[in-house]
Amino acid sequence: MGYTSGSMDKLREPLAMTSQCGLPVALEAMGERWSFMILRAAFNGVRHFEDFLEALGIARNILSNRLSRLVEAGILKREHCEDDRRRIEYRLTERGYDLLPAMLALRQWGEKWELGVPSDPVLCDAHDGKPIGPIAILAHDGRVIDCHDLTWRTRADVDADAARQAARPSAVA
Amino acid sequence: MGYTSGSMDKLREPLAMTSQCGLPVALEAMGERWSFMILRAAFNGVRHFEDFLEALGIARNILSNRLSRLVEAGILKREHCEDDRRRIEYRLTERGYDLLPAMLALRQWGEKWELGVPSDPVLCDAHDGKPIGPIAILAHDGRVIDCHDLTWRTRADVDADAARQAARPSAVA
DNA sequence: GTTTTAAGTTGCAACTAGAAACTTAAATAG
DNA sequence: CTATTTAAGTTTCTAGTTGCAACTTAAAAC
Repeated sequence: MGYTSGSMDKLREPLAMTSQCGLPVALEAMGERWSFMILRAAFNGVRHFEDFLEALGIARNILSNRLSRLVEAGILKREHCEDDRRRIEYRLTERGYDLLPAMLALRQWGEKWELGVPSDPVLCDAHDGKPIGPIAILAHDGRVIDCHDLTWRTRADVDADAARQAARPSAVA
Repeated sequence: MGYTSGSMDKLREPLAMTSQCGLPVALEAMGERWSFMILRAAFNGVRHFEDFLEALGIARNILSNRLSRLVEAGILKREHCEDDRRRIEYRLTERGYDLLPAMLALRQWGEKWELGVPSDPVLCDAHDGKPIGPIAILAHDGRVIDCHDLTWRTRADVDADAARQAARPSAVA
């Protein structure tokens, strides 16, 4: 059931405005100190408690707690091995797998601004074996958008536009 | 000089393998509890201490500490206003601006898996005013790659391939 | 020149992280 | 079939972190 010492599972203050933004809820699941490192190990094929322990150099109780939280959040699933009933496998769920862009974006930022060199191992396109390019922001039609060609709009405004366009379909396109 | 009560600025254990991966170094800068929320507020135009305070509902001392850390990390810059010498403006640097893909990827994950609805405000393409699409992983040639068509390779292998292709330029594509 | 505002600091109390030793249950060795 | 090892946790205890509330400092407004 996870780590219960001290009183770690207390209510925790929501990160404010949990209502209308996806960021606080994502951070609720992934915002803790080791969560992304555990995820990275999982993406690299690490599945067992002792292997995470060794790969990360994290304390046992913290790993236990983090794994439980990630399982609760539906990011990992916990399964007993059939061949060895002691062993438990932690595997990424679809939800967990879908965190890859976020993890890569962070990692690429770190490479670019802090390390100056590409990380090892390198994530590659399975088709041609070449390293992937940068994580990008795409427009609705698939164009890559530059970071500076962006603007915030309220949902109300966006929805109003969409309604206008539905009425006059040939307006922008 | 920031928050010093209790003894908060102690040495902190590096997140393991800081050497060859950009993720731990990115987390060193952005891995703390409020960092991404502060960044989000900054992207939304919040610039002053008291405004962050109100927007986030964070404690004053924690905000002070987080802002100092983000400034140290080069993600925000601290500037005195000219018209009112009391006021200090915290503004995103290029480095900070470049965290947008990571923040959006997290936010989109939260929207997709936890909220089920798009956040408000919505980030839009400045050219056509339409909401941006999902953050994507791109191949070296710009194709969007599906999460399952990826594979990890060592830098050594990738570099060896690159050398081979340099020798026989017409080999793959 | 007193009050207000902006941006912090300081002093606690409550919480969280981490190292190391302990537990439990399943596998393997003798 | 008992004794040992291995896998995955718990517990204990210390040290470090978070957060509230009250205090400080310096510049602006009244």
